[in-house]
Amino acid sequence: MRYSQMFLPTGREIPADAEIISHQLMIRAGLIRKLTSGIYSYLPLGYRVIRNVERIIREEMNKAGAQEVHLPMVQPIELWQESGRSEHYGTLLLKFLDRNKHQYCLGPTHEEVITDLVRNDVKTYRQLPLNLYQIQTKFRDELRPRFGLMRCREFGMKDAYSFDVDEAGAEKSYARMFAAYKNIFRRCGLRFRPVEADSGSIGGKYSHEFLVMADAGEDAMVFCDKCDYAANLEKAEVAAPEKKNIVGESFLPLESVHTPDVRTIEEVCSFLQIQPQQIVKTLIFAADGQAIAVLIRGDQEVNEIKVKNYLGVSEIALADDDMIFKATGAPRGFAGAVKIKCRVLADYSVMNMINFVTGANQEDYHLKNVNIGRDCSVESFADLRVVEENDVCPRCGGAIQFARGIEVGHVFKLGTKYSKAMKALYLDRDGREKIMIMGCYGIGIGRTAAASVEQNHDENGIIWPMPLAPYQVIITPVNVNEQSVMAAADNIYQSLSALNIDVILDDRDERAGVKFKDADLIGIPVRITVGQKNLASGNVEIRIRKTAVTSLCALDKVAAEVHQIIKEELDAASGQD
RNA sequence: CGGGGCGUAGCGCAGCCUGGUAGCGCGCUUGCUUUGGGAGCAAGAUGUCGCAGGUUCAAAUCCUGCCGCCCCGACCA
Repeated sequence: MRYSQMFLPTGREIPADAEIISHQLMIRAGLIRKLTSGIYSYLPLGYRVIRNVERIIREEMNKAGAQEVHLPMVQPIELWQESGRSEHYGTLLLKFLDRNKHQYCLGPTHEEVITDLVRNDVKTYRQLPLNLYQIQTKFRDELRPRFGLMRCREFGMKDAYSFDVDEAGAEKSYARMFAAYKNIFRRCGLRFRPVEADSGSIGGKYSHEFLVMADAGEDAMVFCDKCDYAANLEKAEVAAPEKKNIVGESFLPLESVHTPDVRTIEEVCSFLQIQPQQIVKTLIFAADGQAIAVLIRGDQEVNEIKVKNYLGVSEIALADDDMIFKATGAPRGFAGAVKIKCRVLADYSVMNMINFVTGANQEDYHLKNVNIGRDCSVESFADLRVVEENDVCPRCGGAIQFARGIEVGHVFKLGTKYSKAMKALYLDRDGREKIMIMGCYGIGIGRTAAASVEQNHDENGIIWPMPLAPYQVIITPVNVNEQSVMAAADNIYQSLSALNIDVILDDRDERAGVKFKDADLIGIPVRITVGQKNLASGNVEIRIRKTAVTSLCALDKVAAEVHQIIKEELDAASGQD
């Protein structure tokens, strides 16, 4: 393609509303433009990158035995009522009426549609297993879209759904997708890590997220130095401590102290001259509307997701003042387990504590020397807190590290959540009706491209890994008015095109510096500079964007040389699992 | 939804406090010079100052309401 013909608006200025580097560069490099909050247009260069991601996904999905379908984006609300997610998905669902006042929604995901499709046409174990996928535009009315393609409302997604006759089959499908995902992201040139994750509102038994390592990522992860344990921060386990034998003699007498207007951990510490580790924090949660107290050591944080999963409830949030008062008889800031009027759970961090401080369930009073067993009781001890720096790996006891990542893929083992609710049944070998076992597997397309930019850039712009590059080569004739230069550039252009290489010929009548800057900004992996001086000795210059290494190459060898460079880059990225 | 910020030329911004001819840089157009890392000079074009009311002789500027966008939080595959 001739640059002068391309719709490729590049910009020097950093757009004011772009916070992270990938967002800034994708706009500056003319890949995307925002239409409105969380909704973007892909320009020609951006769309070529998207199509490259999609191509890699298609190849690996097909190789893994999945078949491509294309499901509707507009879905009748009844399907969502049937699965029970119409309520639960809440405001993320964009609902609207047609002319007959029939309610529809824009598909934020397609479990319902695919389950409906399969239940109608799959009747016997002979038709299973089945894995169907699509690449579709999804719409989720995000509370807060942000960071360009990172969190959009409208976004491209590959979603796959597997249907199996039994657990063993479902495991196999899951493992196959897991392996395919590793291949996909490796081929995209990303540094990533699969981590254990919470399955959230989609439900299911367990799941893994594929996180691309990047400081701008919205997810925090924990991983072990020694073994391959890695988990999303919200999922990361804390090993249960050993239960110490506490003898009653060490208990000091319970004491009530006047603590006027002393509420927070810091205030209690400075007022009583103690450390947070001597306090037991009592948080009151509303779990599906019921008050639940959670005890935790004063210096640590409750992980609400762990509490939610432990209780098996669908909604959890910190209680409001009203509920706190009903449970404790006191305003916020003075809760404690002694004589509290609700269920009490405790994090492991509290298990071996004695003579601790808590709120007194009475305004302006705290209790000293509280002891579980003597003064209050706990329904059970469990892992309910957020993992922290000093913790060790729950699997092997090794040291753990923290990192941030961008969630580009998520695989879920759904079990029968949807197949049961929507009656996706089949007849087994013995003629008995059984429920299909499902899995679902998503990849954010635009987010994958953005993650790549986040990982591969420098101060001059994007550095596309070869497999995602919108064009693999850019030819830069230094002076288009010099006939010999243009003729040579044209010649190389023809040779490379003949080898099926995607190449831009920068035929603009611009100064060399401008063209170099644009080539760097848009991140084309290989640049061939054609200048008068080198041409005089029959040479052109090959420059590698990533390394900035520049070498001279004879005119008649340049096509073969560049072809080889591209092949090596692609091969290096495509090691399979 | 709570808190904060912003809305002026395609992009980045000043002007607003203290009302009185709408500006700067980049980009764009034309010409001349220049030509290996975002050139120089000259001449140009481009605005419902987010929208709607109000105050005033006069509103980008003051007041009220609304809309949009961004950030933090809450929430979320």
